[in-house]
Amino acid sequence: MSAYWETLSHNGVNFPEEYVPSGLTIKVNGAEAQLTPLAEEMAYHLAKKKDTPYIQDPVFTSNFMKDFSKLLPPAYRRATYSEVDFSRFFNQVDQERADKESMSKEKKKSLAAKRKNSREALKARYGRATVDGKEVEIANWMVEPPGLFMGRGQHPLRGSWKPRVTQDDVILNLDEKTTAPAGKWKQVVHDHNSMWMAKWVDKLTEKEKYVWLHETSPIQQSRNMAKYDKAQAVGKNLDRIRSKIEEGLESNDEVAAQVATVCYLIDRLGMRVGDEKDEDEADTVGASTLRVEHVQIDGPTVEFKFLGKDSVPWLKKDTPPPAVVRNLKRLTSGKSQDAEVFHHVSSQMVNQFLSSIVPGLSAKVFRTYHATATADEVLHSKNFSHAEDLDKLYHAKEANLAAAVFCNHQRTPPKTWEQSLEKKKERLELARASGSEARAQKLEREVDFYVRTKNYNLNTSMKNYIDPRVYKKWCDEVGLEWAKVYSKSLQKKFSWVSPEDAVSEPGVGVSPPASGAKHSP
DNA sequence: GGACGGGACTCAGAAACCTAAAA
DNA sequence: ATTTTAGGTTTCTGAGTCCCGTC
Repeated sequence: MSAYWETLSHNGVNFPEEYVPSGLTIKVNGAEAQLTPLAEEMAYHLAKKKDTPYIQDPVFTSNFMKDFSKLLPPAYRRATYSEVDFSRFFNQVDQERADKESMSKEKKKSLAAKRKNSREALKARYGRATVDGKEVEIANWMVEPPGLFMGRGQHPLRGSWKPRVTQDDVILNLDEKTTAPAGKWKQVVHDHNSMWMAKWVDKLTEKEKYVWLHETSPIQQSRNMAKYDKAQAVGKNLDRIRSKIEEGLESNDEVAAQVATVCYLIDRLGMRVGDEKDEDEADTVGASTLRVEHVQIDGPTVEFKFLGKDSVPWLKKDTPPPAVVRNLKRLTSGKSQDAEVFHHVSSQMVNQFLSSIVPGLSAKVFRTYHATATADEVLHSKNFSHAEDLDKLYHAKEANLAAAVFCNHQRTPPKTWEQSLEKKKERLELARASGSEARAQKLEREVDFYVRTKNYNLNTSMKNYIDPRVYKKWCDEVGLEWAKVYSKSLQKKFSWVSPEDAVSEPGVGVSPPASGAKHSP
């Protein structure tokens, strides 16, 4: 392990405001109950969710009650959610929303400006660090406020109270010469081998939470570039990697055969590797943790259906080589539905196998490589030198969509999606009726794309998977400003690609990173 | 000297926010 | 021209991956 930095100083982290109690009460089975300030804070957070589906979820509300009822007067500590009347809190939230709604435009504006100002002031203090003598931004300089735990999917802890983080929970990382900001911190360390500015342990989930530097910092910039360089190495070695996997598929060594089969799924279907998960987390799987119930073999075709990361549904059909089908058949037959298909395989073994083929290769690199390659292929599938910007832009989005589909980056469509589609269709009909052919064609494409992206989230692949150099090169080739393809913050994130195009911000460096990711030890 | 678990890092969609297009 | 709405962008923090130190 070598050092990320030689000198590091910052002003610690910003803590959220204390909750100001208003004295609101609840009724339990019709009887008045006073609330402690903390209980009131919890009830208020619950009320904030009053119009969401979360509050309809019995696990959510019963988890909430578990933490909330502990703070009630002894007589009420066994109260269930349905026995408690939160209507005063619900009304309060409604009132606040109505007040906000009825506010004059000027008032709204001035309030927004005020918020922005105070945020800027806090950012000036907490949002920057000095790393090796250079000022850089900090990403998440505000400590997470207390609230209800909003786990994804069927997380067993959803609705539980996530307690407030206080200064003595937080460990700071600073260089030896910097004096820590005033107050009592849990600890101050000088860990040159770590990138984090501060961390604490979440009291509910017991997971570590970190404060990181912004993506524009030289450290992050060089790591980001290194990630895509590593993905390119997959491409260069793909034939060799695949022949090693094919070799493994036929192996008489059971462990080797299972590892190879998992690698097939990772390579060809873009599955994540799937680490083991705890009991108190949502039940999701990846390639190595697939269960029999997730695999359906029908002759030469195999269907994979399961919940992946963030409980996003996965559904892919494949016609794999016979060796894969054979292995899958052997590993699923005679097992119960909830048994692991690859009972001998752990993610470490997969990564060990992969890095034995190409040093540094791990499972997740396949997703980066294939997403990038997919986008690249779509981009160059058509000649755009003489097209209009809008056509180029759509083509860029097509490439993005193809990568998102490969990665299975889904979203829940907005509530207004259907209604919005109708409007688009109306506009299209109108254009057709009025005989404006060009406009009709544009709208047609808009409708088509709108439908095809209904369940897909394009941002994630753009931000994390597609090598920005691919878009940069294509934009240069067809004569399109890459600022039309990337949002401001992504331009900043990817400023390592072409510093001259970068959106600059006073006081924040956008110079290219030094070639080595880390300092020498 | 392998395996294992904690810790550090990257990736993820929902929600909040903001701005540009539509009415 | 002004207000409303839509949709793109940013923020937030939860959920993964994987490495490294330890036993």
